[in-house]
This record gives sequence, C-alpha cells and structure tokens, in this order.
Amino acid sequence: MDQLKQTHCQMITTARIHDTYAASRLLNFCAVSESGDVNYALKLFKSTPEPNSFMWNTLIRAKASSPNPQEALLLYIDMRRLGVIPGKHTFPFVLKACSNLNTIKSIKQVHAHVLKFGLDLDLHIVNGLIRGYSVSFGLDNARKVFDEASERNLSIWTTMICGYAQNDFADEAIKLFDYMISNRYEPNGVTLSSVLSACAQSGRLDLGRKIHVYVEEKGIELGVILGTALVNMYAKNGAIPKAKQCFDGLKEKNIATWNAMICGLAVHGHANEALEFFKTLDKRRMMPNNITLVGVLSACCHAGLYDYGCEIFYSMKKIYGIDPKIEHYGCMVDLLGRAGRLLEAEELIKGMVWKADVVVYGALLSACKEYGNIEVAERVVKEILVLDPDNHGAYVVLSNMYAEAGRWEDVSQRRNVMKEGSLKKTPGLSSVDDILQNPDFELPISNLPTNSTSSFVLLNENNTIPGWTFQGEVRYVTAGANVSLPRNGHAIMLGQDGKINQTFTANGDLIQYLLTFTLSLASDNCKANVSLVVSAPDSSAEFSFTQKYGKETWEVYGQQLGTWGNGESVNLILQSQVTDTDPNSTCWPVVDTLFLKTLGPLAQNSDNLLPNGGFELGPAFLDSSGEGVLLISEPSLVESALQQWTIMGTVKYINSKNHFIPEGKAAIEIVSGVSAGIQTAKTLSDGSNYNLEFMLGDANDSCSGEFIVGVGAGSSAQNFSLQSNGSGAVKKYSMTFKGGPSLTQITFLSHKTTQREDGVFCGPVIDGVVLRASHGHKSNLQPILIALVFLAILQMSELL
DNA sequence: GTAGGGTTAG
Repeated sequence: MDQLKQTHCQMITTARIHDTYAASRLLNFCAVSESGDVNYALKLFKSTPEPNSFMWNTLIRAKASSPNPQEALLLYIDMRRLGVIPGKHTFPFVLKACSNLNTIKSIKQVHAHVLKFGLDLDLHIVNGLIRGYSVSFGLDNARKVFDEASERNLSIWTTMICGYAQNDFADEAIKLFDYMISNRYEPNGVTLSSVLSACAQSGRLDLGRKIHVYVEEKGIELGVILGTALVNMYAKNGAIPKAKQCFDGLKEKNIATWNAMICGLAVHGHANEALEFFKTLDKRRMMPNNITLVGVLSACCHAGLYDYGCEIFYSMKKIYGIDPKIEHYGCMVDLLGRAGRLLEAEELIKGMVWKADVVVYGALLSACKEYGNIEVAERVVKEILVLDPDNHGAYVVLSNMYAEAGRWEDVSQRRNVMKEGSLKKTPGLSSVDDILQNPDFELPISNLPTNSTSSFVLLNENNTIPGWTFQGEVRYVTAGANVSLPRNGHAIMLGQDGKINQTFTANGDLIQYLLTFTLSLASDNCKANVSLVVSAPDSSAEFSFTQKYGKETWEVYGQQLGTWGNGESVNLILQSQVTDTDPNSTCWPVVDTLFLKTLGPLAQNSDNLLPNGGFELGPAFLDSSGEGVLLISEPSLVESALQQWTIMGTVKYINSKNHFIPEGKAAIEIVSGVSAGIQTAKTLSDGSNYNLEFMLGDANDSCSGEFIVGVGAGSSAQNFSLQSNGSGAVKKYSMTFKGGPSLTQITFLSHKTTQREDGVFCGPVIDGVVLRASHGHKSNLQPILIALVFLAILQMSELL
C-alpha cells in the first residue's frame, strides 16, 4: 500500500489520475489484493468523477466477500441509479453477495435484473444464480435454473450437487452426481468433496470408498478440503481405522479436519478417544472453534462425562474465546438431562440469551421421559407447542408418560385435545398420521404360538388381532423361510370369505384420506384368480396381480378412500374375493403395512392452470415402496388417488428417493403399456390459445427402449417420443392448442409396451405438466419471469 | 483490465 500511495501521488501531480483506465488499476489493487485496503479503494472511487463499470464491478466484488455483503447490493443500486449498465462481470459479484447474505433474501430481485439485461445465458451467472437460490431461496428454484440452463459445465453441476449436499438432501446430491456421470462429465476434487459429504450424511460408505479409489487412480490432489471430506466420510460411517489412516496421511490439516475426526469418534461411541484428539490440538497449535466444542461436548454426553463437560462449557469463553451458542446449550441440556438434573437443565434454558428451539426442548423432553418426570415434561411440551403447534411427537411422548404412570384420564384428555384440533393442520399440506391402529400387524395376535412351525395361524374368537375385527378365514402370517414380507415381521392373509375391518374417526375439516398398502399372494404358484377388495363408505376398489411391476414378490398400491369431515366415522374394510372358483386354491391375498395419508384443500398455483401438474400430491410412499406405488384404473377425477388426474390402465407413482424424477419429489411412470396413462380436464375459454408444457423422461430404472406418448389437448393431438436407455433422462416438450367449448381434456397415453430385462413392466415418465394461456407473441421469457421483473423493479424503486 | 464450484455442527 505504501508504494501504491506514492504512485497515486505521482498520478495526481501529473494529472494522470483523470485517466480512468489507469485509476481503475489502482482501485483494483486496493480492493482485491490481500495487502490492499478496501477503505482506500472506496476513497479513490469517490474521488473519481465518472467511474466506469470496471470500477463498480471491482468495488462490488470487494464488498461481496466482506463481512457486510449488503454493501455490495447497495453499491449495485447506486450503480443502477446513476445509469451505469451492469455487464456479465457485474452479476457474478452481486450474486456472490446474495449468497453471502444470511438474512436479506435478494436473489429473486437480482435474477429479475439478470433477465432484464439479457444475461441469463452466461454460465458464470447461471452458476451464481444456482448457488444463490441454493443458499437462500430454496433448492426447487435452484434446480429450475439448473434444468432450464441452455448449457452446463462442470462448475454448474458441482454447484447444484453441492446445493443438495449442503441442504441435507444427500440422496438427491448423489442421484444428481450419478446423472452427471451418465452424461460423461468427469468430476474433479471440488465435485467429489460435496459428494463425499453426501456419502457421510447418508451412510454411503460403498460410494465413498469408490470415490477414494477414483481420487487415487486419477491422481487428484488430496488437499485439505477434499482430505477433510474423505476423513469425515470414513469417520461418519464408522470406519474409524480408515479415517485415522487418511487423517495421518494428509499433508495439510485444518480445524475442520480435526473436527471431522473428533465428531466422528464422538458419534460412534469413542468418546475418550475424541477427547484425546481434542487435547492434542494444543500441541499442534491448532485453535478449536465452535464446532470442535460441539463435538467435545457431545462426546461428554455419550460417555456420561458430566464433570468434564461442565468444565469445558463454563470455561470455553475464557479459554478459547468462544461464546456458547445454542448448539452448545443443546449438548449441555442433554448432558444435564442424562444425569437426571432436569431442573438445572430447565434453568439453563431459561438463562440463555437465545430463544430456545425445538431441539433444545426435545433433549430435555427425552430426559424427562427417561426419568419419568411428568411435571417438567408438561412444561416442556407446552413450550414446544408454542414453537411448533404441529408437533405431534411431543404429545405422543407425554401421552405415553401418562400411560406409563397409569394416568389414563390424562391420556384420553390428551387424545381429545389432539382430536379437537388444537393441533391444527395447515391446509394444503399433507401429513402422514398414525390414524390406524396396528397398521402393520406387528402387534401380535393374542395367542401367537412361540415355537410354532406354521407361518399361517388361523384367527378365531380366542385368537384375535389388536385393532382389527375379522370374519371368515383370516390368518396371521409370520415371515420366514417360505413367506417373504415387505418388512419381514407379520401380515394378514385373507382366505375364504376372509375380511378384516377397522373404524377410525376423521379429524379436521374435509380431509381426503389416501391409503397405501402392500399386497402379495400366499403362494407364488397360483391357479385361482383371487383379488383383494378395499372399501370405505364412499369407495371401493379391487386389486389383483396381473403383471409384474416390480422386482419384489409383493406390490405396493395406493387408493383414495374418500373425504370426510371432523368426527365422521369411517369403516375401512379389506376382504378377499374369488373371481374364479377353485376349491383347492391356496392363492389368497396377503396385506401388510397399511399407511394413511391425509391431504388438505388443493392449493392453486398462479403460474399453472393445472393443479398438481407436477404430481406432487398423491398417496404416501412406504419405506418398502422402492419400486413405487401402483395406481390402478380410476376414471373419476374425484375418486382418484392422484389429485386432479384420472388413471387409465396402471401407472406407477414414483418418488425422487428411488427414481430419477424430472422435477420435484414425485412423478408418474406409465407402466401397463398401450393405452395406459393419465387424464385431466379443465374449463378453458373457447377458441383461445393455450400452451401445454410437460417433461417426458425415464425413471433411471433400467427401462430401455423407445417410449411413445400421445398427448391430447382439446382437439389437438401429437405424439412425442423418447429413446430411453433407462438411466434417467428427460426431455422438455410443449404444444399449443385451442380451448374447447366446455371442459377441455388433456391426456397423456402410452403407445407402446416396455419391459425391463427382468420382465418387469415399465414405461415413460411424465412430470411437470404446465398449462398456460398463450398470448400469441413468441417470447422465451416465461410470463412468471416477466411478472418477476416488474415486481423486482417495483421493489427496487422502493429501496431507492 | 474484472468471474464460478468444495470440508467440519446440538
């Protein structure tokens, strides 16, 4: 800076300072260099009569990574006010500022400006947008930018993968990584750091190992970040010796590397070793940070080291200069709670400068449960419900505590409070509830023979099953050598005239109930044609095995039971039905793992005329529904399990956990071949132009071949095809059509039958169906984005 | 003359 100042003087005395180009070089050094001085840069800037866009960019860049990133945004606003046109270098810095801001969410407004200046094709800017949305405005938006990018490079893939990993969507991160590999991109160390983090979160030691081998084979340098990610991956997955080996082998370590080791050891019950590592930090002249102390305190919790934990907690400010944050208090509440010091824990929470959150209270509630302290638990539950009115878990814990203490009146009172809706559900959101009793038949029958060799025990009046009533031949099935069930355990076989039923009470204003369940057959060598009939007061559907739609011996089905209001009593009946008599048949239906999901009123989406065009609203996925949930033919819009769509043939409702989904968390795979598909209808204005957008893809389920989907909209029809190699691809299509006089129908029908190599029927994936009024002129700016621009300009002018 | 993506947490 000394030399720079001398040069600056020379430039002033020789009037060269008026050469804006030369002045900008001075500014650049001050603003960007490690040995620079941002304040000096600001003075220089202010003394420049007409700073050019380079100077603006440089200053915005400096402020974007400063402790006050909002100053970068204010500079950008000044720049606009003075009429300086931002360029392709401006927005990466402005977007960086958005990403670095913790509180103000400005990404959407900046996005609007990017569009306004026509810079949305620039890859650096696309990257900045994805990053910005990932940290502040939701992954769905980030993914939308990613999906709609005209072109992608490794950085963009990496940013999106990192976005998932950092937001705890490890499975999504890994899925996208797989997809990236299938698109033949070669990951580098930056990409792999994020993927390793995802492997650590989701227990993917297998993939983590492969990445380690890949890194070694490719000679990718194990720098401190990639090295730390690797150590963390091994440590979190419990491969402690391997973690240590990597740790020792790293040339460079920082505090994060040590934290990965300490936290990994703490989590896996090696508390004392974690503390040993912690004590070694001193010798390595490494300074612990707040995360280190979280690890140390949690190690103390796990090992019950009450005194040492307290010592660390009460001296951390003095010794390490770290103020205890809510995370540290969380550990302490846990530590005190485990030691039975519930009142002290409660006092500790009251004394915090932060507002206690659900995690802190949750730790205390667990301790209350452990020690049976109902008095404290009641106070804690009250606090939890203030913070999170929908927290059923807290009620359940308290209710169980009453039950354990024999306070049955309190139990039923609690239940009533829940039913009367002091725990109100938010409309439009779905929830999965424990509405049914014994829904997976794991509460055993009254006289389950302990050493019985029989896997099928006949129910009778002395041998009943909790929660259910039954008639006819009903058998209690236990998984074993000759019976396989979704979660092992138990299930119910419905034999001759077999029927089970259960009554539950609807709670909430007109809520729709969707049932998911698994169905298998008691013998895989079936002659007779037997089906299962599931019925409720307003609906009935018949399920039978016709084709193989998954690799398991059971299949998962979804059905809408009906819509009921508060207090209505619903009788759910499951019974066998013989459609082709064979008295020697042993081929009866076996049902298991029933799951009820409720859906509130349908939310309207302003930029899509079709509600549920993304198929996000449908039946629940079971843990065992890796192959998706089958929806059978249902011609009624009102009775369909897939909101707003009728079903032809059989379609599979698939989720992002187990399949490649073009958008959001769920999609439809048309599996039963020719003329199977989905249909919806909408009142449109007669003769007006509309635009229908949708995505056609494959589910990454090895379903390969040519997919042909016929799309009908009003009186228009068109075929769309996709050559699938079954590894997760998607194509976006659109078509225009005219609205009809009454209801206009929109139909997606498969024109081909496809089978996987293992014989399983499969087919095209449909997702992201968007219907919009078309305004005639061709614009690649979508209406929503145009609206966004106007909104943003309005907001910006308010700021000014 | 200016630019992008990464590790650790109750």
